[in-house]
Amino acid sequence: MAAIGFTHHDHSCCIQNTVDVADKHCKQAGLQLTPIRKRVLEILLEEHRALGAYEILDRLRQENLGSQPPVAYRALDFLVKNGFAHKIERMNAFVACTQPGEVHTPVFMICRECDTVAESASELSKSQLGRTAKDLGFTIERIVIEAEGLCPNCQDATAS
Amino acid sequence: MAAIGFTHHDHSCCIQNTVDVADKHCKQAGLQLTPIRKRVLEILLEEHRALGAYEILDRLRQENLGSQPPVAYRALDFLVKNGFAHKIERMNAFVACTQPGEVHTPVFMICRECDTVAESASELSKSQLGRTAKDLGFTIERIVIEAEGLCPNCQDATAS
DNA sequence: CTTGATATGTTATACTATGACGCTTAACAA
DNA sequence: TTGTTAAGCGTCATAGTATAACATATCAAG
Repeated sequence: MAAIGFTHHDHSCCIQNTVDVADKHCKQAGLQLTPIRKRVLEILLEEHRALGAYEILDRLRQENLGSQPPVAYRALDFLVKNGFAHKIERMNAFVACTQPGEVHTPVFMICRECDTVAESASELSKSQLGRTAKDLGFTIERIVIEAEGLCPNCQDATAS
Repeated sequence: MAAIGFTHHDHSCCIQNTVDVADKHCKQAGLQLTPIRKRVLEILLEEHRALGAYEILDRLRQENLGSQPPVAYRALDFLVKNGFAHKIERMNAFVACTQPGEVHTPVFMICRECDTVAESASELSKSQLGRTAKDLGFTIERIVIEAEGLCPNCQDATAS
């Protein structure tokens, strides 16, 4: 169960690979990865961090890709709906998905200091919740699991 | 792992018992369960449903207990901070806690049709997440687990 | 070439949340 | 008593998040 985000890694690969995957996936599925949508995905990928919709909108505005809220929200809706990004409910913010294309129940570790987000996967939680849900007669359609705390870097910074 | 909310039960007991527990707990801990705070707790307890802050504010207004947003948010902050209520991040709304006083990692099952919320507990998820966090060097301070779907009642309603 | 589907541009507005300041009250020390 | 502090509340103003609704544009299919 690997999770990227808190550790050093070749970041430019993150961006290029994921955009390529998204490109391919969209073509196969008949979806349009338009310039705006692609750019929003890139912006999210540039950071392993949760970005607010208005923060994204600011960048779009700078690049003349749109200036009104719906522009950002539509692109984000598209990305979330198709599994290229996730919404962090705790923060009303968005992150790029690190496992696009694969069905997964994401688990997020969110640093309250630097907003860095690490995405991990959790099979166990899902099956466990499934059992509880079944007992209750509840049908689960979506699961949100978010852990908030301090990432390694910010712990070190605080300690010093 | 019991969970109330979707099933029939003696509801007036829910309210009275929980308010009593809160009363006692506050006295012991030197906290003030003021009229506003108590009333907000009661309002939340009247439904096993997520209520928005403004929905609560409306009721307070009707009863002349306050008319400005901060009044509701302060009371809610108090209740959440002291474990008498939870915030449902997915909905920007609040529910009364069904296990006040006990340390727990709540799991919520939220019906997307009627907003009913059932609170359950999950030891397993916690330890599992703890392991992942440890691997990453991440320190968890708070965990949000929310499952969205259809409650038994709304499934039946849809089917008919 | 027209129709329908999809995406985008734009205006306006709704919903959620908090900062800041002043007043009141209660507890306690001087 | 008076002064001081802390907590709660009343209120105004504003910040932050999100969407409804309608106009325009583009493109592929019929």
